[in-house]
Amino acid sequence: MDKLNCVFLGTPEIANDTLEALVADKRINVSLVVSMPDRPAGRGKKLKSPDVIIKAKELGLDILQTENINKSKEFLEFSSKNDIHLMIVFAFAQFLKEDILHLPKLGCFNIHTSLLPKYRGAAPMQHALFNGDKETGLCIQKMVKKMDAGNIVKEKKITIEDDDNLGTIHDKLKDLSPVVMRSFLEDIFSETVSERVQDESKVSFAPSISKEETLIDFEKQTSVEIQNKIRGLSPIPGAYCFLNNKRLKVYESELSNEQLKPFEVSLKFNTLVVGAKTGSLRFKLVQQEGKPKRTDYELINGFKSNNTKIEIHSTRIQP
RNA sequence: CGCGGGAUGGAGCAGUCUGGUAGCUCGUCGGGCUCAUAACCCGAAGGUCGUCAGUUCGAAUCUGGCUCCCGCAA
Repeated sequence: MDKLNCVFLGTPEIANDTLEALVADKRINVSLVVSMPDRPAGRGKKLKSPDVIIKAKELGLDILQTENINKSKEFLEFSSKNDIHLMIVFAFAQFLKEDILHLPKLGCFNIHTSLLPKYRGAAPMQHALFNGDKETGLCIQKMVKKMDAGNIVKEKKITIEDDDNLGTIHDKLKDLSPVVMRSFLEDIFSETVSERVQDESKVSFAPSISKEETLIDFEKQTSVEIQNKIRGLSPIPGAYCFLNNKRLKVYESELSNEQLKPFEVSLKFNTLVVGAKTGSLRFKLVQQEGKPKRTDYELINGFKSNNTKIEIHSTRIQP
């Protein structure tokens, strides 16, 4: 039996397990892995490969790194010389033009980290947490020109617990992705793929997060909104505010009963509690510029030493 | 060579500019108190100040190299 030729497109680490699941399937030949080019990253601006490329090299797969697959001569050459039966796209960060979507005989399928039609776009996990949702999940959709609007061929829900954050949801969906992928492959090989049209009246969008959106605004946001923002941004990139004019990232928080005005700080019980538009919340795990992450308790101990007052703001105060 | 912060008893920090007895808030241990909300009082143990070299009568502190941690930016 001939193997199914499959092209995989993805960039960050979350896609790795799905790629491995495809490679592990004996009926499939992953003929090419496409990803973004190496980029300068981290301190010292050293060039870093996308995680998927690192994984693909480990697995001994052919790779292609391009800024824009639609204009890539290498990909054009590849697709003219090779039969592509299936394309799997997971967190690729590039749009595919229609001629590419029509290339594979079975279609292009995208793994999306929300329950479509909810949260189409680049940051679905973050927005589910921002909105305090109780569940999210993973979808495989048959890609069409319109972003994330294709028919759903596979769906799996997970519940969001109160103590879940972006990191834990990311991990749960990462673990789930190869399971869903294998299930979808069985459908393909048994020719039982069923498509469900997305309900356009329930569409919502999850655009990528801007820098400004990671700022905590104690005047405009309630304690619940801030709590959800912190959850949706932890551990990367982290929601932030300013403590004594230095950036303070907040990775874990919990709602408090204390009655405080916006920005007002309470240090009872060696906890750091800050007032919001309504309500207040405790910052449990924080990080100052140049410092490792630590608990509010440890942060406060240091301030007792140099006898400085703790002030929280949403902007840097110009001297 | 992108910009910047940091390494000091078990934890978090001050002290470094202006070199001269190792300090603060905790934790731990021992004793007291028995309800104090930045949870009480007294006492004790615990540190070759990241590392290597240099300057000096004398270095946590000044100079240079190295290692590790982190924020920005991308």
